[in-house]
Order: sequence, then C-alpha cells, then structure tokens
Amino acid sequence: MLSQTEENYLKSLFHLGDEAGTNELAVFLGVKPASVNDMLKKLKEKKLVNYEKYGKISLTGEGRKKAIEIVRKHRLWETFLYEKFAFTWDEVHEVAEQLEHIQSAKLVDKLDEFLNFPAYDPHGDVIPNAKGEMPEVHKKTLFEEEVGHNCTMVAVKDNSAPFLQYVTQVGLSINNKIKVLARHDYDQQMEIEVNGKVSSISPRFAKNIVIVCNDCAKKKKAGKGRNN
Amino acid sequence: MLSQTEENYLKSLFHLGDEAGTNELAVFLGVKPASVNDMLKKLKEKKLVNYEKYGKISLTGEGRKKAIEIVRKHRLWETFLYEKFAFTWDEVHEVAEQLEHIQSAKLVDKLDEFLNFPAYDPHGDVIPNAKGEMPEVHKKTLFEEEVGHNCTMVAVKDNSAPFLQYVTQVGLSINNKIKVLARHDYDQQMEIEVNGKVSSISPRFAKNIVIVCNDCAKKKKAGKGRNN
DNA sequence: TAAATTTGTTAGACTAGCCTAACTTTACTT
DNA sequence: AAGTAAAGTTAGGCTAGTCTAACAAATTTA
Ligand SMILES: [Mn+2]
Ligand SMILES: [Mn+2]
Ligand SMILES: [Mn+2]
Ligand SMILES: [Mn+2]
Repeated sequence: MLSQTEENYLKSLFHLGDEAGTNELAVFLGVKPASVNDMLKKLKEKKLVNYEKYGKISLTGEGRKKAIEIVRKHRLWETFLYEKFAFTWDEVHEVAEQLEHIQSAKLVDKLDEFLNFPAYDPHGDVIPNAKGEMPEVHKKTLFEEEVGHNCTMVAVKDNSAPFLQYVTQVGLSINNKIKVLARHDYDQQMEIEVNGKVSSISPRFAKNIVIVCNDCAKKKKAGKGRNN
Repeated sequence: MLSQTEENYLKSLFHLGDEAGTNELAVFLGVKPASVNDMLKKLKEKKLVNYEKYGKISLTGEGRKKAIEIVRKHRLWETFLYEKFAFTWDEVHEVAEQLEHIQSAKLVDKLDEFLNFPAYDPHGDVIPNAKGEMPEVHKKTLFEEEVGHNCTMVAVKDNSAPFLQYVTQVGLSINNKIKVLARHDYDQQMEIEVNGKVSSISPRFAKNIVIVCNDCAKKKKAGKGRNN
C-alpha cells in the first residue's frame, strides 16, 4: 500500500510527463528538490519510477498504472461533487485532492456506476475507465463544431449564475450529447438538439461550452494547463 | 487543523467516555501506552483534553466538539455507503474510517441534505446533527415494541439476502417510521404499517429489526459495544 | 573552451508518530 | 501495613517526510 505522499508523487509525475526533472517536480509539489530526491530513491526501490542519478525521471508501467488509478478517482469524485452536490467547477478540486486517496475498490466502482460511467470531469478532462484506458481527445467550443456533427459536452468556460441557468434551461449538462443542426451566417446563432429538444443559442453561449466531437477523427497532444 | 491521528485520538476518547486511562486508550487505538502518553501531552497543550500525570483523561469542551464532528461525519458516510452504494452493514465502517477525515464543511452539509438529514446510521447509532446535538436514545427490537406505538427503524440484526429482501418487500428501510398495529397472542405474528402499507410479520422477522420508539420516554445510558 | 548558471545530490537536522525497556506511582491483596 | 500487581511515565530510538546548506554535475553563454 502506498502512502498519500507516494501517491501524490506518482500522480504529479504522470501530469508532468516523461521528461520531468527533480526541480520541476519539486516546484509542482511545493517541496524542495532535496525532498524529491529522497522520495525518488524510495519509489525507484519500489519499482514505480525509472530514475538514475542526474537523469530524467519517468514512471514504470506499474507506477503509471497506479497514477492513473488516482487520476481516475480524482476525476470521478470531482464529477460526483459537481453533479450530485452542486459544487462549482472551481470548488471540486480541493476536496477531490483528499478523496482521491480513499482506499476501496468497491467505492470507486459504485461511484462510477452511480454517475453513469462518465467520460469527462467538470473541467472537461477525460476520466480513465476501470481498465485504466484514457482516450486522447480533441476539445473545442460548441461554437467551433461543424454543422451536422454530434458531440459531447465536457465542460463550461463561464461559471456565472446567469450562464449556468441558461445551460440548465437548454437541458444541457456535462457528459450530455449535443447535435449541431445549423449555424446561421447572418448572426451566427446556432440550432442544437439535446435529448430531442431543439434550442437556438447565441455565439456567445456556444463559445462557453466545451465539447468533444464524436464524429471527428481523434488527434492532438495533451497540453500542460491545469491538471486533474 | 488536526492531523488524522489527532482526530482518531479524540474520537476514541469520546467513545471511551470520561473515565478513560492510558492503557485503555492504547488498547482501543491499537498502539502502546507510551505512544498514548506522548499524544496526550500534545492534546493537552492544544487544550483538547484534560489530563494530569497519573490522572484520568477527559475531553475539554473544544475536544468534545471536535470528536462529535468526526463521529457525525463517520456516521453520515456510513449511511451514504449503505443507502446509496449498497454497501452492507459490515462493509461501511472500514471506508467511513477513512472518509471521516475529509475536510470540507460544505461536503458534510451536502451529504446530510442528500441523505435527507438521517437520524441513525446503519448500525442504529444516532447521527449528531449539524449543531453537535446527539439525543440519548433507547433501542430495542420491533418485536419488543408496544402495540399502538410509533417507532423508527434504525438497524437490522440479520444481514442475509433473504431477510433483506423481505425487509424491502415490506417497504422498510433505515430511518423509516413504523406503526405497530397488533400482536397476535396465538403465534405472536405482528401487524405493522409502513408508509400507509400494512404488513403481517413473523416474530422472527420482528426480532431482527432494531427500532427506537417515538412514543416512549427517553432514558438509559450508552453501552460499550461496537462504536461508530 | 572556460566561466557562469542552472540543475541535481548529499549530509545533517527536525517533527510526528510510533516503538521497547526500564522505571515510578497507584491500586489491590493478603 | 507490606508486598505484589497493574497502570502510567520516561528515556532513547526508529521511520517517513520534510528542510537547509554545502557541494557536484550538466548545461548554457561569452
Ligand atoms: Mn482537479
Ligand atoms: Mn478535473
Ligand atoms: Mn463505524
Ligand atoms: Mn456506525
């Protein structure tokens, strides 16, 4: 069993990618490089990281697997807080940071099921499935989506009450399917269909909905913005 | 902010009551008396326990308040796991033992609301309310309840599938109100009403349902069985 | 290519929480 | 009232995880 600290190191390495250095990881975790160095020796000993003196750090297969489990739990809990407990977009992370360390396979399974196996968390990040699979995904705004395509809402960019009310009114919420019926050249107003309900939305509204296209081919690399 | 360890010491003192000794607490926590001694000095320093060398240990007002918060969280999470995630009676404790340390006032409030402000956890123990109030309560089996009285189901004694199926069929679940309509002298079969639905139940069934009478006067002291 | 800068490592120290072993106080028994 | 047993304390030591300060390697820059 890994300690919470060890779990956090693995998760951080996962977010930093395979070319991480000691200082970089130290900054990311908010500790000193000396502390990271100590921990790397322990994690190497446990076969969770590949690490040689003065070399770049990377996760082993086992380390990566562990890291993904934690990311999965983090994002499932964020989704839970957002969807069931009306936490806002910006409140979920801090609590998920704690909840991700709860040890119970059954709890994770039930949580996943309870949320109806969500694909994205409230920040629009992909939730790894129970097998640890994590499809690469190309996010864009609803405004950028092609007419005729089907897509999945993965996040909002605006978190203000009026906007969110509007979102609710249109029948939208995260992990919902949307079909783009039309975009009018005149004022760029769009027609969309959600759960059989057709709505007309403004370009401003459309630009604040983040989606993943279900009809576009997958491509693109993950960026380095906010993680989790 | 208290560490998880400190929280566990406070909670244990709460369960042991105000005449606890060093060894007793050590056994309860599964550590050595020397460790307890160290921690007591720290907790005294923080004004959370009353403690003098060779004297009995007790919680201060502040310590008790903290302890009750943790018990509240523990029991709310147990109820959550039981009611929403189909954990059994005996599975909830271990996970609640972890969840009780999650720090988020909002989460606790939402959890309470989500569960509809439950009064009892799946073991039939009283859940302290948001103010830290914890009414003393006299538990007995449904079989022992007086005819004509109203009571609240607080726990089951049998956790087998056939029994639980029967419980469901009768429309019963924890925190539900039950009215005892009759008990037949011939075979001690009972008539009860749950949510307007009348059922006839066997004495064996009734003996496996733990209730609190809503019509009886409150009395009795808390025992020292399984806690939490 | 040599100096300067950045990056990474090591040694030594600290705290929290635990331990064992030895000791002291209190409580119980005869 | 002694003597023994039980309960409680202390000293010293261990590990995990952190730190600072000094040092070493690698990289950048002149
Ligand atoms: Mn997050
Ligand atoms: Mn997230
Ligand atoms: Mn419990
Ligand atoms: Mn309980």
